[in-house]
Amino acid sequence: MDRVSVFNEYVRQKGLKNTSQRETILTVFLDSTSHYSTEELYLKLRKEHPKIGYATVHRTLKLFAECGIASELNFGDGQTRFEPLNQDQHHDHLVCTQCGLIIEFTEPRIEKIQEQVAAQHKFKIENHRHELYGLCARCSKQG
Amino acid sequence: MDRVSVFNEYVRQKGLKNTSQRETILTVFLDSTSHYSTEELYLKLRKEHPKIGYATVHRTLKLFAECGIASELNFGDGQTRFEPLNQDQHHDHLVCTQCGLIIEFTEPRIEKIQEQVAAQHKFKIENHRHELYGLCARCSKQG
DNA sequence: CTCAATGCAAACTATTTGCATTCGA
DNA sequence: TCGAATGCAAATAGTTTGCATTGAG
Repeated sequence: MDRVSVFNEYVRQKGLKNTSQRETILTVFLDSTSHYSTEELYLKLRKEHPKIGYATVHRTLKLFAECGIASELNFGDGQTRFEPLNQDQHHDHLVCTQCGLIIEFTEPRIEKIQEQVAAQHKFKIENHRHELYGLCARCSKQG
Repeated sequence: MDRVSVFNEYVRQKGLKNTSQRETILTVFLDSTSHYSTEELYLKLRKEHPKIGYATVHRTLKLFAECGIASELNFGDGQTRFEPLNQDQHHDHLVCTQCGLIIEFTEPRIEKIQEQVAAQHKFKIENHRHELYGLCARCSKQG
């Protein structure tokens, strides 16, 4: 089931409503590889859809996270970011501390070891966050 | 070189000053296994040392992070936390999303794989963050 | 003495909320 | 029609800063 369907299903089950704003936000949000903060997405949306307010964008992103099609990220720059989430495939991040470049990676080996660690502590993992901070190729050349 | 020395050395080299407040904060901060937010540490300090202000605690924690004896954490509860840092030994966290329990773990195997991932992307890692969120033993029993 | 540090209060930033109005089902 | 959603503005929460005063070197 794709993310649009997951969202629609969630809305239906909870008795919520599917407004044009939500549709617009969902489309733009999913159709990007960015890691938007509320503000960034709001500014981007505003160009084409001046009627969408900041609070709506914010509440909608929260809703996406709630229904599982987005995850909240915090890279330490003081802004919460959101990214579209695939149920089946988790990824983590390399973050360039100089230019802000974000590279995604997946590492099944790490995921597996994580499970072992959790098991040792009788911990039941719901989700995780794994970020490597440093200099990207370009920045470390210039540095 | 222990963390107190690292701090003193940093202060000396930068021409800063070693005040009694900083000494107090450093002592209490290092002598704990907690992951303090500015507010928590401030409240704790205030009991014994009513003269220390919030801003001083905050600036001092930032200073600790700056000189490398503390690291900033963000577990998504909206508060920045600080923990004493050992140069030689890095650890990561299991965070219980229900009761807030924090367990530390180290996994050399993961560290090694991380290095490989970074190398693949010509990334130079400065530091990283790795957190597993879920239910601790106690909470998953009750849940 | 000099300049960094402190403590207070005020400013800022990101996020969240109250409420009158709009709009989907 | 009814209640959820919106948009605005105002409130919150956490963090940071300006400034007069204090105090370390």
